[in-house]
Amino acid sequence: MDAFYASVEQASKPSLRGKAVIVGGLGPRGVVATASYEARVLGVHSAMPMSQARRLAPNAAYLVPRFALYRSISDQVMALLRALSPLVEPLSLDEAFVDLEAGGTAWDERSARLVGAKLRADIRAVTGLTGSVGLAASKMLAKIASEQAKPDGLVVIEPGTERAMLEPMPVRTLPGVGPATGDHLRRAGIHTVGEIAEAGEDELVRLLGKAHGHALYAMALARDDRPVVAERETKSVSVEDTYDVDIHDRVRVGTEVARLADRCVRRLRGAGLSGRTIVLKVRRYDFSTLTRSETLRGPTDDPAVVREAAARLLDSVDTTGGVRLLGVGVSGLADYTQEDLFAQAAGDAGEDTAREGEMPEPAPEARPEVPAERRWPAGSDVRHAEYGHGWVQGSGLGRVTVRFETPVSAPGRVKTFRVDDPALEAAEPLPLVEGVG
DNA sequence: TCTGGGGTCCTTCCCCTT
DNA sequence: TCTGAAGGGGAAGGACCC
Repeated sequence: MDAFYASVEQASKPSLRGKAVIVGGLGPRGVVATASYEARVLGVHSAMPMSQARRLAPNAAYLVPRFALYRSISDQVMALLRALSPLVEPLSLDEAFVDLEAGGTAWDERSARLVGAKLRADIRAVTGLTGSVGLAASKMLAKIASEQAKPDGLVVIEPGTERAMLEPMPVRTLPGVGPATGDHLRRAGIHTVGEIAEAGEDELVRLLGKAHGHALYAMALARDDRPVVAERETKSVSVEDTYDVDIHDRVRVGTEVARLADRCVRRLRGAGLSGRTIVLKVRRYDFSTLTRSETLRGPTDDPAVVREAAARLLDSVDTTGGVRLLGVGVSGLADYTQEDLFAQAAGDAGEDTAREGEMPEPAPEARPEVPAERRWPAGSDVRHAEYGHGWVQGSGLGRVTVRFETPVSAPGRVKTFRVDDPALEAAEPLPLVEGVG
């Protein structure tokens, strides 16, 4: 999908179509998740600090991501892909590999082109959004083709033309070559994919290590026989928070770690999983990041056990100077829980003490003093008793500004209300396309 | 200026066992 | 009995991806 989050927001908010839209964290330490193509023209791109984006595009619309909405649209697109083949490998909410041959839907260039064109039309009809298709003989090449196809296009890499096409491309084109590897190669005088092939396998292994060296050399020769894998098991579950200001108070650090442990366990249980290794992540005031981990005798999904392990790990970390991020994760996953012996003993003595300490899901609306920006996040849907459906354009200082429009209406008018106006309430997103969703 | 959140995979080091 | 090699698991960090 093209500029997925931003495109969804533009589809759901007519007044933003054709405008620079930037989706991401809006706090002082937020970064850009997705920028619309109109914003990219101004130099804004993913992973850029939000403060920098605001300097480059002061008049853009800044919105908080709405993952539940993006997931529901992603589900619609993935269903279209699964109709083409049982072998669909999602990479994220907005990207997937499909093995068309395994689905029997395409066997040569002509049939593949037809399938790709129909898929793009179907995506448009079902979601109202544009998607791009890359068709090639391997995952690596299909990925490169789809990058070239964006936005709103279809690119085929014909068998036999692969190496000639790759040769002049910069090394960063290859998946797996990021800033560090790119630098490494540049220092060795390697700038293009062709130069990777020329350097030879031994030299690459020497430069980048065994796994990376072999893999990169193969890719430079357009060799990639990795299969499309439909079902991939989750290997870890983690949650983390970056704080608007560094936390110095050691007690507060401890309570935050406990909260994160509870949130992590909630996710773990939601997925029907348990795990053996507890990981604590700490990013300090100077952005240095360290992890500490502990492996238990058996897998657990007990919040008290995870909390205690995380607290023990925190004991070994020096947090003087302050922390900007804390995280708790669980890996070594199993899809069952082996009852922890200590918890069992405690349970025999005093009726499941371990489970009792579990924190309930917090209810943010229940707290009266939540700031306006939290109560009415920018971009979220609302309903007004008199004016109907709209979305929050901004809030603060006791006021919330709403634009009244729907995915299928003309661009709407703006009105401002008091944050506690009883006629105003949060609403579910509306379907992007009439009669679908 | 100032760097998210949720993942995966790889490398290196260390310790323990065989 | 001593020594060393080999291998596995765990811990920590780094690179990369969307």
